[in-house]
Amino acid sequence: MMSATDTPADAIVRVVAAIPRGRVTSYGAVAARAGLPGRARLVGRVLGETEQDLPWQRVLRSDGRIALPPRSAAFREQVRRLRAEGVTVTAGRVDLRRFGWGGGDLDAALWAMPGPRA
DNA sequence: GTCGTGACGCCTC
DNA sequence: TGAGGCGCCACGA
Repeated sequence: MMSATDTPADAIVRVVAAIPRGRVTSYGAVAARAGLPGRARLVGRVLGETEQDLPWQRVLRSDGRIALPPRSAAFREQVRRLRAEGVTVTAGRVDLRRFGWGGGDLDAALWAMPGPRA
């Protein structure tokens, strides 16, 4: 997907921009989809640097928790945005089994599973 | 060239 | 569930 001219950051931006509204995914998943397996930290760095209109609030840690200090302004902003698009945020965390982006292998598997409260 | 740091992730206790 | 440890890569001092 990544042509020779663009940087890993460009690939990351494309992946994040492609996350559907009302869905969330993890840094690791974004990195993998961008062709950068294991570069989760790079994703975080890119999100913090870029000035573009990205749905960065849809990117969470692998356990579904927001990767920002609970008391930071950015944290509150992320929670506000997620709730605005229908994502339930409880104690700074999101249930990936319910809102995870079906693109990832694990996400898809969990999504297809007959949940306890399906 | 090395060290410290970070919007991460997986494993183990 | 939470905390600690180690690995990973990019960057600035």
